[in-house]
Formats: sequence, C-alpha cells, structure tokens
Amino acid sequence: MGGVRTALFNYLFAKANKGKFLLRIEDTDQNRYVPGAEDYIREALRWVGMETDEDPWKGGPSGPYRQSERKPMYRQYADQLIEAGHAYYAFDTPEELVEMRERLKRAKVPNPQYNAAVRMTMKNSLTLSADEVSKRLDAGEAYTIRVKIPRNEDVRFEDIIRGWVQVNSSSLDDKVIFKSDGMPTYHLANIVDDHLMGISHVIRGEEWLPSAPLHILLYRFFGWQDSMPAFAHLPLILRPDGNGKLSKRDGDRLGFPVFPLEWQDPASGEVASGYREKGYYPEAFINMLAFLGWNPGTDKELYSMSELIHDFSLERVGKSGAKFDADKTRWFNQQYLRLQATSDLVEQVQPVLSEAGLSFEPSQLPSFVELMKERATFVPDLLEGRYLFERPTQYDEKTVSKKWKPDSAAMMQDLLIVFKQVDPFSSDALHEAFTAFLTDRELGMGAALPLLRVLVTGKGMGPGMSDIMAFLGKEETLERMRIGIEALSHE
RNA sequence: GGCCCGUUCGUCUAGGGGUUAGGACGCCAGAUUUUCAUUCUGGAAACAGGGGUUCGAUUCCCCUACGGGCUACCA
Repeated sequence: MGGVRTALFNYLFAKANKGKFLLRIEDTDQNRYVPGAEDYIREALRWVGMETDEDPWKGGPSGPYRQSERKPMYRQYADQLIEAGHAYYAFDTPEELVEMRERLKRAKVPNPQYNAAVRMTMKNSLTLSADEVSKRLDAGEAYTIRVKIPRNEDVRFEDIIRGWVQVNSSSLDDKVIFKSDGMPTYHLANIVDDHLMGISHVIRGEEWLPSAPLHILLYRFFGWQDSMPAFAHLPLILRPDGNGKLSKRDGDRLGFPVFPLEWQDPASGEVASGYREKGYYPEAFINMLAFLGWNPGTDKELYSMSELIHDFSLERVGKSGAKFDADKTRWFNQQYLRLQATSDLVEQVQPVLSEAGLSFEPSQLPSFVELMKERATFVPDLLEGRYLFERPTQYDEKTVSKKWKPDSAAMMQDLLIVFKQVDPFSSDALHEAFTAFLTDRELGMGAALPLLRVLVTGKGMGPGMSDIMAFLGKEETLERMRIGIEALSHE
C-alpha cells in the first residue's frame, strides 16, 4: 500500500497538471525477480482506477518500459562517465569489500565506506595501471563501475516537500552504478531513464532522500542539470504499533492487509491478504491513502478520484511520517458503502446471499438492503440480516434468559392475535398496533419488543421490528411467532 | 556509529507571533420507542523539553531529547 500511495500521488500530480502518468518497471535486480509481480501491479492499478498513459503493455513513445529490456542502453552512459573521469572500474571482490569495511570499522573510521578516502587503497582503475586494467577487462574479470564522488563539495537541491536539503559529498560513497552482471543499479538506470523519457517530477518515498544528492551529482556529471526533474520526497507510512515503516513482511501480523490485492508469494506460497478481497471499495482504499500525508486544508474528507485530482497539490503534502490507522480505513469503507446506490448494493450482495445458501426473490433485495445497510461496513456484513430470508433455528440466549418470563408465552400469543388483525401489514400499521397493545396493557417497550424480536429473528438486535415484520409479511411473521412461542415454552 | 529528515489530542491532521489551538477516526456519556447499529448532542484528549528573538511564542532561530530513513554489485 505504500507503493500504491506513491503511485497515487504521482498519478494525482500528473493528472492535476495535465501531464502524463507512465509506468516503468524497475527490474534491474535479477535476483529479485518475482513471477507474477508485474501482472499484480497492473491489476492493482486497474482496481484502484489509476489509468496509465504509457506502460510496458500498451507501449508508448518512450519505450521500452522495462529496465530489463533497456539493458543495452545503459552501458554507454556508464562509459561516458568513465571517460569524463566521473566513474571508474572496480575489481574488488565481495570478500575484499567485506575486509575493507571491517578494517575501517576496527580503525574506528567515523564514516566507513568506499569513498575518496579509501578508493586509492582498493583494486580499481584509479590504482591499477592502464595496462593492468585492460588486461583484466580483456580476461573477462568481474568488475563493477563506481561513481567517483568528489571529496568535499556541498550538494544542494530543493525538494518540493522539504525545501532546501544540503549534504556534503564526503558523507557519500562511491556507489556502484553498473553491476558485474551487466545491469545498471537503480541510481544509473533511474537517472538515464528519467532523462530519456522526459520525466519532469520524481515523487518517491522518503527512503530515497539520502541518495538524492548522488542523483543530483549524476545529472551534473551527465550535463543534464538544466533538464533535471524536480524532486519531492514523500513522508513514509509507518506501522501503527510503534516503530518502523510499514513493510511487506508485516503481512497480516498487525490485523489488516498491507497489500491492495491478495498476493501469494510464488516462492514460499505464503498468502498476504488484500484490501480488495477483504471487501474494501477501491474508492475507500484510495481515499484513505490520499489522506495519509495529504489533506485539502478543509473539513472535506470524502474524496472521489476526480475530486482528488482537482484538489491535489504537492504543497499540501506533510513532512512527517504517518502511522497507518486501520479503524479509519474501515470508517472510510463504511462511508462508501452508504454512498452506494441501492441498486448497486443489491448487485453486490446478491452473490453473497446466494453463496450463504439463502433463497430469496430478487424483488426483495432492495428493501433488504435498505433495512440492513445502515449497520454494515462491508457488504458481507449485510448477512447479519439473513434471518430476513430464513427462519431462526435458535434464539438469542441472552435475550431469552433475561426477558422470557412464565407469562411471556401468553403475552406473545395475545400480540400474535393483535397482529393477525393488522391490514394492510405495513410498517406504520404494525407500529401503531404494537404501541396500542403496549398502552392497553400498560407495558413498556422493553417488556415486549425484545421478546417479539427474538421470536421473529432469533436475535437480540437489529433494525426496527415493524420494518422487519412488514418485510416478512403477515403469514411468515405469524408463523415465526407461533414456532418461537412453542420452542421457548418448552425450554 | 555516521549522514539526512521529522516532532500539534492515542491516531490522521488544520492552524500559525496575540486563537476558547479547529476537524476526523477511535474512546466515554446522554438522547433517539429495550438492545446492537445509525443519527444527534455533549465530553475527556495535543503544540516534546530547554534556551534565545520579541511587548508577546505553539508559530521564527539554536540546542537537547525522541521518532524515522539511509548507510548492498536491493530497489
């Protein structure tokens, strides 16, 4: 969901500014390839209603849209940097790198990394002779290409959300920009692709803020600073239980989905629940996500996608991380459920009722939905009112033990006779008859209503009884009363 | 450890040199024909701390504390 929110803000910003929203798959790490992940992304975007203008499937003028398919393009840019003296070949083995880090750690170097201070002690094209370097290259020895970060230079850039951010280059390291497997790392690929694809705005999570200075430097090294995109680093979505950013691995541990759609990890087989499968409306999910870090500055909280597009601006995005609130998410869903047209709700609930093995007339559904929707957060919650389609098989114990007295059977029997006379068997008429019955007997509502309810529905709670009885009709209501009186009298 | 970012009710947040510091979720209480839900009304609940600047700081500056991120041939 963090990824969805990042995509959402990008989408809203693009649409609000009449720009284009394109999807690029950053799959430069072949070790992390996950089958099905791309389709998942496509499906998730579709579900939430974010339509891409260009993407790997529909193509576009800036394709290809998978970095794995752009692989041949990156090498020349890495070479360009080497030629300009902004990058170099590094032949250090993983073991040597570990050794180096441990050495620095032992020496208590305050900032232990592969940087200007240590690169002259390593095996790279800066320390090796030109002959040696070409010999190794020709021999097919494994190498990476690293950026050569200048020694002591203040790198400044203006983040749309955070304002001016300044970092001294000596705290940066000589990041690998081109891996030994021939693929670029994120840093190179991202800059090259953003440049080539004409990306105007980089809107991404705050976890990228520390590497933004590196990216600024790369734009400079390429001579692209004039067309450099603007940066906006979004606050993170934090875990509700205290510390850390929300992560995929949190899964359902915290009792709510962290994925938009259910996801089964193809390797482990583990299933992570999704908002869609949990019965959330995509509108509610999106609305909730939009308000994690953004707000319109008014009291308006219910926002459709087009309203979001209209009102969204990066200026109103906050700076601090937001703890995710599952309760608020449920509340949003409840709001959207209420906003559903009855006819839509009918369509949504019909399969749920069928699946629950209930038989019903389609014509009953609109009033069923009207009766139950005020008390539901999710469509399946409407099933709470299944007694409207089937007779109770048991009677709420708490109500029975508390309210069912020796003379209750007789009272309900009398009430049954009263209802028998009601014609038409409408909610209003029933209500009238019932109150008259109570007045006549000098009874309070509490003495009779719970009994009536438990007889007819088996429950201790629910919508108004006269509405329920009107829904069931005279014959069914009276029959249920008879059965109930009989059942409870023999307990 | 180093570097960077942040800090208003429990949570999401508005606000901004002088306010009864506003809203929402959640919570509590009362009302709405018993109850659950809804709805309504009310309530508890916040400017992290310390220094400045100022007539006046929650708001501006600095420090501290706390929180978070990054510190891979991952993104």
